Amino acid sequence: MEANEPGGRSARKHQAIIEAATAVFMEKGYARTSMDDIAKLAAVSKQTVYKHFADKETLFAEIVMATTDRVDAMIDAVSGIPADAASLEENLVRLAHRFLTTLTHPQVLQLRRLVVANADSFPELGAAWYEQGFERVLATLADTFRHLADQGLLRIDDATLAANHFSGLLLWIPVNKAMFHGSPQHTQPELDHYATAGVRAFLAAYR
Amino acid sequence: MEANEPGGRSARKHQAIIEAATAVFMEKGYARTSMDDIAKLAAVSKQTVYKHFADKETLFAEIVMATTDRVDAMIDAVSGIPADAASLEENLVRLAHRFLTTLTHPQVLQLRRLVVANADSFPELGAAWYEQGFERVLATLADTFRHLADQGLLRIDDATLAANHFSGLLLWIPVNKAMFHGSPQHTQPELDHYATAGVRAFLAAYR
DNA sequence: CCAGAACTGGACTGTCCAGTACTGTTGCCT
DNA sequence: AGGCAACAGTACTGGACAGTCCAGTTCTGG
Repeated sequence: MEANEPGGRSARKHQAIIEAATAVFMEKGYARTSMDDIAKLAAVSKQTVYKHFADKETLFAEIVMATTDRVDAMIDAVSGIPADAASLEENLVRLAHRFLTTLTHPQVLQLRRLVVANADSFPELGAAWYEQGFERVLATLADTFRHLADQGLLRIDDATLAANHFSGLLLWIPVNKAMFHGSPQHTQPELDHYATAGVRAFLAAYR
Repeated sequence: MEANEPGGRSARKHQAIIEAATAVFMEKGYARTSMDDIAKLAAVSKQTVYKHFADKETLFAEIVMATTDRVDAMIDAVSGIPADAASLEENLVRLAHRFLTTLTHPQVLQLRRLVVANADSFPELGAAWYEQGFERVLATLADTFRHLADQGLLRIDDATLAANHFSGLLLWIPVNKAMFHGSPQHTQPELDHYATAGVRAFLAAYR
């Protein structure tokens, strides 16, 4: 038998269930996903699913919270910008570009939809995702801006507010479009436009 | 028999069903709402519900689209601003305040959640709501800004983009919070802060 | 190599719910 | 008044699905 994945059989099944559940939940939402769907996609018996996760709610909560790990990748995308006065705008546009590209990935948007859609039924989940995902990225962005302000490149008194304004200028349009339409697929030129226009407004306000 | 409501019995029942359905859908979401719930709240037999609306999906679509009527009230809230150079900031803050207050009403936010949550299953509904609700308000806002630009009070080349930036600066924070948390209830001082800070940034970018 | 734990597969229970059927009642229109 | 269409109430059908049970199989660790 080839095992490939590390760990014992149980650990492999566990992982397979998580991956399958993530895929199905993200595609069909919570209510329209059945435990049989998940078991089938994971190539696992339903009993095994229930051996690993108490019930559907627990499984859902677990797979959603597991995705907050990926936040680290986003954080990398918005931290560390060269403090060079001459090419500040250029650097900020590059930052904005990374920011936009990362946060408008279909998977990220779909996950956002999933959490928002079920924030009624899982209030603690929505709150946790907001804090551990959203606000962590925002805090990193605020740090970056604070650093730039220390170098005299930006004029900022409330760095968190500035980070929110930056996000709002960049993301308001594409995120809204994505939330209301099934699958977004923003073209690269569109993102370019949002990035440059947003950065221009931001710099006008905060330089 | 007192009738009170205008129209015949049938029209009254129709209205009662719509109102009940709107209330229940907004409180519990689409999947968790049963037709019996709606019939009960409307004080109507289930058969009558099906006399007026073919099925659950049709009913849902109808009550959501019916809410786009209320957009007119929002449009009034963002149109018509005095073109007075001296008190431009003050007037814009007032506009921002109306804008924020209207769009962060719990009902508006809840409806937004409802549409976003079901945009998978009802794609045309999400798109229609976005266009007939969201974009109409945005277009009005853009008109207002274009008018101010004609008066020389703002420096704008793309009025729609400016309207989006204005919205993003003001709404990004409170709307996100509301989307991820069950019921938001923003305090008035918070809204004040968002309004003044957002307008300050906007004016820095577009004056 | 050999227990025991984990897994499979499928049947099964209980519940919820959309939508229908049916019988009788109430309101509306002429 | 009278006739019809809409209504109430309730029972029913059919399907979906969460969660359980069990009998037999496979893996794994000592």
